[in-house]
Amino acid sequence: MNIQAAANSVGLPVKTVRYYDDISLVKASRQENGYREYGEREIHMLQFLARARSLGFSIEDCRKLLSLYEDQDRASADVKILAEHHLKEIDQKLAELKDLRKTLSNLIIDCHGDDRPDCPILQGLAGKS
Amino acid sequence: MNIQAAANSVGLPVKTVRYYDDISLVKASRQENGYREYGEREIHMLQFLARARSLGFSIEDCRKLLSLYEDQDRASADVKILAEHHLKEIDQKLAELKDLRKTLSNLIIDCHGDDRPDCPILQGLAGKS
DNA sequence: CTTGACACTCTAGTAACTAGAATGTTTATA
DNA sequence: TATAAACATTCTAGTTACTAGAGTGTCAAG
Repeated sequence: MNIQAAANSVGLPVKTVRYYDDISLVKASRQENGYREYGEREIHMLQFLARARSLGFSIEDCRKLLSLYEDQDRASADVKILAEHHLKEIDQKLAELKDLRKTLSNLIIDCHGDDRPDCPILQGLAGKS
Repeated sequence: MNIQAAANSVGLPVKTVRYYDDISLVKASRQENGYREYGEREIHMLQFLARARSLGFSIEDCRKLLSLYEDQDRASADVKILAEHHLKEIDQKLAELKDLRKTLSNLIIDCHGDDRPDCPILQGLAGKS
């Protein structure tokens, strides 16, 4: 299977698939003409990757997950640890975002939003609040 | 005021302040020895920047905000529009993160996390769910 | 007079692609 | 058969917002 067919079948851009080959995340073998060849195994790996990436796992996390995925003897605990660590990061990011949202929306509420020059948003940004 | 004093007084790394000079976000004048000179105005701008950045505004947003900040004739509506747009982005990011969190935590809950090789997290990542 | 703290510039690295140029191959049509 | 479209390749460089480090210059204190 050529790269475009592979990319389409997993919903990734061709450039991304090529990039994954470059960084040895999903290596493709080569056909006689030099084109990359994607088989079942590679498609599965790409699919796995697409999903893990969409869940926000970093490339390096994905590399670990992929090797666990391919390792028939892995312990599920190994995977769980990785996933739990990632969940913690998500929770932290969520908390930050919520806090930030609150601050910003307060500033916005205070702003009358007309053509007068005084603006509580700018004042808020300038001050400590 | 030299760069380090300026950086300390607003809580930014020196390198960052130098970077803001490079990209003409907050330009410093130069002393006779070539050192950057930061006055009241620049300190205020840096403070403003630090705060806006911590609220997640992009550098280019900050550039606009700064010029509004410096413009005594701006309309508060201009600022409000920018801030509201940013708030929308935050809300979208929040929704995505929450969704992602849910999916991931479901996967984690299903995983027994012991030394057996079968792992619902990996299965979930491989499948469509 | 030298040591240390500070300043400068410049290059390159980070994450994860993405865009584009220059070129080669395959396939479909005129 | 000629040729054009659609695909493939590699390579370089751009994106965001810094950050690290090398090599060098300046200044104040002991």
